[in-house]
Amino acid sequence: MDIGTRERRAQILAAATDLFARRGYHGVSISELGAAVGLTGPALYRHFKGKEALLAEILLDISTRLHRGGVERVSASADPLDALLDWQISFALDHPALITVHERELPHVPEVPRREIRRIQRAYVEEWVGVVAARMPRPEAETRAAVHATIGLINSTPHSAGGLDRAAMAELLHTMAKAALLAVPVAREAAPGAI
Amino acid sequence: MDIGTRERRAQILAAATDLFARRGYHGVSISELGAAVGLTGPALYRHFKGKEALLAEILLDISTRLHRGGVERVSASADPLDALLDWQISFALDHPALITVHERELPHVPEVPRREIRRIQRAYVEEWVGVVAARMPRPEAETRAAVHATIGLINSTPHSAGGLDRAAMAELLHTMAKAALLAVPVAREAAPGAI
DNA sequence: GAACGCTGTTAATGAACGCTAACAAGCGCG
DNA sequence: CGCGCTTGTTAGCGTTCATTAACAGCGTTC
Repeated sequence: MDIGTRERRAQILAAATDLFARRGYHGVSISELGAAVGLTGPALYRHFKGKEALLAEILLDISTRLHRGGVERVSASADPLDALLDWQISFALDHPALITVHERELPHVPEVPRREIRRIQRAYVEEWVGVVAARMPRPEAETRAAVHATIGLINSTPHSAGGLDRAAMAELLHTMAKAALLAVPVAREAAPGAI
Repeated sequence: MDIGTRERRAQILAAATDLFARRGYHGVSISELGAAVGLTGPALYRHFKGKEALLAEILLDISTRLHRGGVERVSASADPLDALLDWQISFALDHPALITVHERELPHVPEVPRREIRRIQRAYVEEWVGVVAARMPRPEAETRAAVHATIGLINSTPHSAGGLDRAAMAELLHTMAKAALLAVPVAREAAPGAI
């Protein structure tokens, strides 16, 4: 039942991601993180510098995987927009905890690694912006806002109940996200009291 | 310079909402919550039973406002779908901190008030489901998933950068959300733009 | 086979936290 | 005036937390 140090690290990171997703960074103690992999709290300090470093590594890993996967899918596909949509959708459906942590816990990362994580997140969004802009030209700020909203749509799955099976959910999200992204704004009369 | 007790409560709730949105429930101490309204920490116990009760009241208030506003808009409007879209969009744009707290902090609410909050959240979603189903019939689970995704799209604004002014953002979100909600699923093998 | 490095343990430390106790100032009201 | 309620304060309580110290088993290497 022995475990290599690389696998131990990965095991800790996976368990920590799951706990952080469920209860938030400050809602989980070092001791609980250790217990989740059958260790005591202080044992984690053999593998990570501290709790913040653990979170930083988790977020850096998630943003890197998202970005790298996106770039790979785009360059390998004939339809880069569908490729990005499918990538984000499958990531969100397969790893809801990663999406949750990635969205919520960035403020708790120390400033130095946080800058790097933000940089990668921005690069991922820019990958989207490039693909979407090529398909549908409009002001860049608008494209970027549309991309953020679309990713928000896809990332909402971890929080929704899930009465649909995976395939149906993937199909629905793809259809909705694509329609949202490529929708052409139409002028409409203002609703009473709104906007 | 005196303040009524009702205003004091509201002031504390507002400041707490802002801090919780920025740093998370466990990331803010009672003392900081007090300091945000010019008081010491223990003074808050004159107005709330404890930190958890404070959070519970915040979430109960948000979910109630969202639900009540949605019902009102629907019953007062000729186009209930546009009314709901405008309501959620204006709420998200006007109160990003409320959206953030509402999305993130429910797990930290004690179980009893949490049940009530969930009930109201569900009722709000059901309001959407009814309106959307009337406009576009399909299996209920699919409608509900589409509604969740649409609300996720709109609620993503608090997290996105905001290079657009409010009116443009509202317009964009309305267009995208409506397109996503009413998009008809198409088989994926079809040639792009075939229809 | 002894020294060493790696990975784990328990014990301890100092700080922060939520919350309560004890006390004080202001104010309406008999 | 004096009583009591409300809304503050500061001090203190017990707990929990992240982190470090001290120590132990164990496989590898010279």
